[in-house]
Amino acid sequence: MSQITIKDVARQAGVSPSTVSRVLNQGPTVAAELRERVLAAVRQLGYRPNSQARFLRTRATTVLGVIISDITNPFFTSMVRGAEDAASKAGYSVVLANTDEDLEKEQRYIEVAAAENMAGVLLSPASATRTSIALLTERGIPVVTIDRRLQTARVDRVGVNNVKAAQDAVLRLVDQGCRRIGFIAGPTEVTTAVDRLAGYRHGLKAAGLPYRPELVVRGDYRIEGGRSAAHELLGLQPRPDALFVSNNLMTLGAVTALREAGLRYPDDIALAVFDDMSWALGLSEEMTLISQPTYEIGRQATELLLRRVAGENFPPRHVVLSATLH
Amino acid sequence: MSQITIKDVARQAGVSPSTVSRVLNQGPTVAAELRERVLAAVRQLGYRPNSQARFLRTRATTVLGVIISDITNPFFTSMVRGAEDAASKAGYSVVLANTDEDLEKEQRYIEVAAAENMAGVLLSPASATRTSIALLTERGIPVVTIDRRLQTARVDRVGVNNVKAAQDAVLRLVDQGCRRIGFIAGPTEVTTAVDRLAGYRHGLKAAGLPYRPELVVRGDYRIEGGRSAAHELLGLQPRPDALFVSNNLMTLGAVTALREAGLRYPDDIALAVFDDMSWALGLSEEMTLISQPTYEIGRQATELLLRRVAGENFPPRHVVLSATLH
DNA sequence: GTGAAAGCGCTAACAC
DNA sequence: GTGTTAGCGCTTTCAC
Repeated sequence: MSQITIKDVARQAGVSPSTVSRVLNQGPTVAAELRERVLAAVRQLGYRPNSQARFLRTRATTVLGVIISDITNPFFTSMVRGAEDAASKAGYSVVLANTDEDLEKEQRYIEVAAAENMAGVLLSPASATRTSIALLTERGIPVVTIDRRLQTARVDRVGVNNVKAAQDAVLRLVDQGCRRIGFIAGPTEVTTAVDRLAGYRHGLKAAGLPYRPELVVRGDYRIEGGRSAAHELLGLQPRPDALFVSNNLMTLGAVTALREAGLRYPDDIALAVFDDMSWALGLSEEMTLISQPTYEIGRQATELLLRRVAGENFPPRHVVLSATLH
Repeated sequence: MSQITIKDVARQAGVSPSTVSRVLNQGPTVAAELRERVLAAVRQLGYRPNSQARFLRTRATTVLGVIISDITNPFFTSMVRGAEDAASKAGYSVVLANTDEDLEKEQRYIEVAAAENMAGVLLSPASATRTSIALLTERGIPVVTIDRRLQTARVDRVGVNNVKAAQDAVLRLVDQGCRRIGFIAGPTEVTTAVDRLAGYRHGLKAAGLPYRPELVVRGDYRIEGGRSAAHELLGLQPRPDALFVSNNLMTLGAVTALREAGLRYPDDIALAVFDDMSWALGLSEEMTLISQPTYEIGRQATELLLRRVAGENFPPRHVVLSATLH
């Protein structure tokens, strides 16, 4: 209950607290013998430095925050793995927070990260224009956005080229003979959604197809949104000959809608989707799949973040990895 | 970059730091006028108390740790929502850590929770016998296990009666005419896996059916494990007439295996599974489903934890919620 | 009711 | 190389 302090260790080892500190923080060399005594005392007493007290002096923590919009989404999960691996290699740990695409929750967790003086934050902003990271930047806490961009601050970002990926998928569908491609878009405030919609339009243009607003329905990046958007598109006359769904969870909903409408893919209608979903019933073979290097996004974002944490200074960098079409 | 301290606020408001502290922590009454001046200064400077420095004095943090074994699993995700809601209602925040069922990672995050002096920890232990929470209990940090039990320490736990739920599911399958029920079990070290296997055996016994070891295959609570276990069971002669899968991710794998084997459920083989999976393609109607009140588990576990955090002292409590059979 | 002073556990200057 | 001292930002006695 009562904590073992550096003083206790010092007393036990017969040295001063500073010597203990030096041993534990590879400071100036300490005589081998004292060193041994200190380490023995540490082991014996089960001493663990109080990280708060340490921070008060050093202003350095070794915890990174990862604030993501939907912890349920495997897309983010795999990214978190990449982040964890990169972080732990550098001696940092990672804590997660889930915002549910909710700006208020997001702000709360940004506050937590600031209050806890986390070393740095990885963020997938719920909104490009309304998410504010001022609380972090004011305190000099670096932020790297993952997947999505942020317009309220100039920060590093690691993600993929969503415009091109979406465009390629459309062209692939056209190659397969599709002419009326329904698009299930994501939330207006999220840059990936904006980019993917732009890519869809570019794709149509490149294929010489007209853009028809009624073929675009807005979803929310969640299962239910995908389902109802798909129903809306399937009710059109004539029916679309393809559905392009702009994220994985909405795909689950769209597939459910197809089943409910008694339609099968790829026979009755073609499907193109963003993000890998092999975890869900291995549907991938029968659809055009844009998969993102999620683990790699997490890893590279963390490495970038750690460079900022280390104090490196360079203009905001946008790392664009490539998505692949299957 | 440089932090605004309580001193700055005090200077700005023309009072002493202690007065600022009193205003901010509803201490002894402060004259209304000073109070106003302080609050104005706080707002004006954008002052945020340094939680580390505060902790050093008060030994009180307002962050709860949630250490779970698989962040990918919606089962846990929904629990986290329950925890977040209960926590934020009490002014606490929640940070998550993902252990991947890996004892080493788990220990690392237990260390983080201890080092950060989190107020309390919700844990779904990767192993009942090898997970150690000593680092936390030594420091007086309360722990409540969620879903799973822990044998290395006597702590509160909130979960469901897995034995009974599994038994009921078996009886339901028997009612439907099944006689050779294959069971895909979970990892030996996890209590829910042990309990569910016990329930399976009880169910067989209650139905007057023999227990056949070859009908039980061990999985790992993940998709791939479910898939290979299912393949193993489907290769038996004669083939089982039902598959009972002991968690949701393995169900995804098992369903994939069925498809690969060209089998359909419920026509060719019956299916009973633990945990809700409506998020994955709405399969639920065609199988026996044991669903757990995950949100409620998270909520109640957190409320229990917060009582411990508040210093309440009572014998370790096991809250057993009921799982329902659909 | 308010301010001055001490101290939480740690590390970084500074002496020796 | 090692110990002593001061101080990080905060809260909490203790005087007034």
